[in-house]
Amino acid sequence: MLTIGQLAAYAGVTTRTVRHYHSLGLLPEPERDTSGYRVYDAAAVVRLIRVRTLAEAGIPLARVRAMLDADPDDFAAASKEIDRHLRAQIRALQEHRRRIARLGSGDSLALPAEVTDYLDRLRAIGASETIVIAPERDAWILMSARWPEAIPEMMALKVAQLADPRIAQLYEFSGRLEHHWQDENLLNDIADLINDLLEQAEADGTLDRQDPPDPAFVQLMDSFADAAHPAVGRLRALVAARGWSGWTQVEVRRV
Amino acid sequence: MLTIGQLAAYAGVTTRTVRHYHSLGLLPEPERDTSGYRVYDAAAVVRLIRVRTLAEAGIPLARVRAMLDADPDDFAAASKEIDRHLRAQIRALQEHRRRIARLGSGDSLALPAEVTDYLDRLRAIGASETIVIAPERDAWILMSARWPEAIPEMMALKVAQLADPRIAQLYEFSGRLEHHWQDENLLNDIADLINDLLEQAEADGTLDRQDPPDPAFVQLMDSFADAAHPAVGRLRALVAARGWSGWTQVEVRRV
DNA sequence: TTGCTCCTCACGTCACGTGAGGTGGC
DNA sequence: TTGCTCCTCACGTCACGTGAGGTGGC
Repeated sequence: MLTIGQLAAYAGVTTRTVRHYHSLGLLPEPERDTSGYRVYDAAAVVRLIRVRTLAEAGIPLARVRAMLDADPDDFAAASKEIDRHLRAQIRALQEHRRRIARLGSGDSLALPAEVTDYLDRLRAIGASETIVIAPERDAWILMSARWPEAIPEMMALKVAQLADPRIAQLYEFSGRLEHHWQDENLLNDIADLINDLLEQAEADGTLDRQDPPDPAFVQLMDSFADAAHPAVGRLRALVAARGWSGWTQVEVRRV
Repeated sequence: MLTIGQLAAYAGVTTRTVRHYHSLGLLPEPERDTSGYRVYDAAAVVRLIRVRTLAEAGIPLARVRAMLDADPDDFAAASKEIDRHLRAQIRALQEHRRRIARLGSGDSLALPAEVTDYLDRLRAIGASETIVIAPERDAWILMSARWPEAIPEMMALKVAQLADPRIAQLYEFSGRLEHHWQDENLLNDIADLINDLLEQAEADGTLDRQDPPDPAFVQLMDSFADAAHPAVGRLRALVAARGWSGWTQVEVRRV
């Protein structure tokens, strides 16, 4: 015959846990000795170990209760589901190991020098702070956090693109747009320019060979763009009228 | 710029979780728009993902906070420890898969027929209900729960042992002992008999080739025996005086 | 107008932890 | 007598969940 402390120690739990299980009805209250101490037998040990095995597998105690009272068929079905759950948990933990490994220090919240250089170049060309710089900045913060090793190459590409006079023109337009976004002529000029650039990209085949499109990420970028300035909404509509869908991730024109 | 709902959705959490992290200071409170809505930028997304990555790895939020403010060296040290923790968790879950798989139905709380038969034989010989039957029963309940497949063979062995007249004698003594446990002559006769049996077992070499001794299990069995009847304590002392240590698991005599 | 998201309390939940104050055997 | 385990409340904790009652843009 065992005391609550011996029982708990053998099962690797605290006495509080045992009493908690009594109060939930997971473990029957045993007899008491003359001092009012609970006195346990081997059946209590077995029962407690069964409860613990299920509870440590992450099963809520309310379900543990139901499982212990279940017939063998129901128990087997529940076991299978729990095993699936355990496997999923193991996979999740393995994924967390990878993610934590590449979490690095707190520095990834700061932008790499390549990006701040690029943003400064945009400013120099006359790009709009609200329409272009702010959303670009947000995009590169996320990029740098996830794919830091890809940043130098991507930035080199972006800087090279600025040599194209039409790209430079586009960014310069954005600066004017910031304060004259009701100007229909300006909006249409910009939409036409974007249309030209997209057509060329389509002809070059550079439109499809883009990075793997993570839909959640693309949606996030679109949100940043839309919220930046009301002009963005107008431009998106005009570009869409020219047959293109999407924004951050423009899709091949429907014919 | 994002609302709290968009931020939460991208990170795979609820809005309540984001507000909770604000209240704990894990995530800085962002600006508000004219309606009082929180407005987030990409840095908030990155920060939230970092918090979640650590929290989902099982790190208490108080430690997450400390880690995010830590310098790279401290962060790296903490990461290592967390990785150890994650590996341990994964191993534990794999162990739980095995344990749940062999948990079977609720039947393992019932004793196999072989055991109840054996206990009935002990009763027929005149074994004491309190000194022998009760602790034996407890022992076999635990055995059956853990190694059910080994029970038939073990029981066959036990039943065969009863054919030995000195074993039968021992159990019969236990019946008399229950009510005459102050009888020093009886106690000494029983201790002598146990001594003889142990000596023979030692000579046969059957004393060492016992089951793998799980110390916690042995301790548990000793507890059951001690609590069964005050005579057990007396007997243990007399057997110890004859040079043997242990009870459930008797150790080879010290010379 | 209706539906949806947002806001701030504030109590609820889950699985125990942690004293608070007291009793009983060595 | 001291130390240890046991007893029963009962409040605390951790990480949110869940209404309660109200506001704001399409």
